[in-house]
Amino acid sequence: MMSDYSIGALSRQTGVKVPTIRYYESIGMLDAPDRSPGGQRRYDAQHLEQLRFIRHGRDLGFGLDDLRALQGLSRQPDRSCDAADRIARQQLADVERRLAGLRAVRKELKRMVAQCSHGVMDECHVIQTLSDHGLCDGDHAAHNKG
Amino acid sequence: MMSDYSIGALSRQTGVKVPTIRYYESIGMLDAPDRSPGGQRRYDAQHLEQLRFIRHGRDLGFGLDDLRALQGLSRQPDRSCDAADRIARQQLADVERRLAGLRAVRKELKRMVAQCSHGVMDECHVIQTLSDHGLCDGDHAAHNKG
DNA sequence: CTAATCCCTCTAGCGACTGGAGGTTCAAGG
DNA sequence: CCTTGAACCTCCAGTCGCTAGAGGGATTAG
Repeated sequence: MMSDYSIGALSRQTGVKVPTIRYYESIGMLDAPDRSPGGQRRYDAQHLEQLRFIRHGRDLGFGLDDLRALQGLSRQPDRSCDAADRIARQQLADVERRLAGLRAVRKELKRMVAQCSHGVMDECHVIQTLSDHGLCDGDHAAHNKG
Repeated sequence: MMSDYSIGALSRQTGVKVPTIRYYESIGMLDAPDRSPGGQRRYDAQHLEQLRFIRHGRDLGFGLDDLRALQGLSRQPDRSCDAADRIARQQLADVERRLAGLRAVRKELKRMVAQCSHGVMDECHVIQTLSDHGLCDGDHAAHNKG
């Protein structure tokens, strides 16, 4: 290979932090590279591509397990892409769910801060709303990860 | 006020799981209750209120540190509510940021799945998009958390 | 050859829980 | 009163995806 990156160079190329790269290798997400005579990692263009794939997938919110599956699928070019498509659709559904949750949360938070009369804690709407769920719409449940 | 809940009853009342209630106590989020002669936790109406406050705050995405701060503030009824207001506004800003990120992610995921021709992996748009960030808008960074 | 910067492994920690093992207590039915 | 079984107890480990630090070795520019 002509290209030959240190871990730091790979990090700069991809925006993935050095310890994170080592972490990916440790959990088998990123192929282990050759080492220099002194034991330092030497990456090539394929590693760069692989890491960009992971980075992009993470940015889109895919879990590492999903990305591992997608990596595996992409190495079987003749297979139907249904499995990959399913993973992507699931991810989209997940994102839609989180968006809905966050919108409900935003609505509630907006009400909380809009009602603030900048007085004392005793009549604080922030606290009052938190103390009494009945004061709010109540549509904002389970917005996290579920 | 003579109310007297077991941890399971408290869990049912609030929707917070039993181990989570114990966890909250262990990190000082929830006051330690009295114990039965046999050593089991016996909660009262104040604990119920306290846990509902935490639960509602968590649903709105506040971190436990923020909720601890808000709890502390609510016990000083004469203080200005500025600090509480600031925490809520910060949380709102955070939610807006996450919404923006998730919307960008959704847009990209939609494109990925819309372009799927249900063929083979070799021409899979899901994989192609992940492999080449240049194929997408690229506005979707740092969206994560909630 | 030296100094600066990089890199190595290993371990532990984050937030906010969640689950299991292995043992004890409680409340209701007989 | 006794038995049963659900609920409870503590402690420990694991989840996810990193992130940080300690204490050293390697590489590279001048």
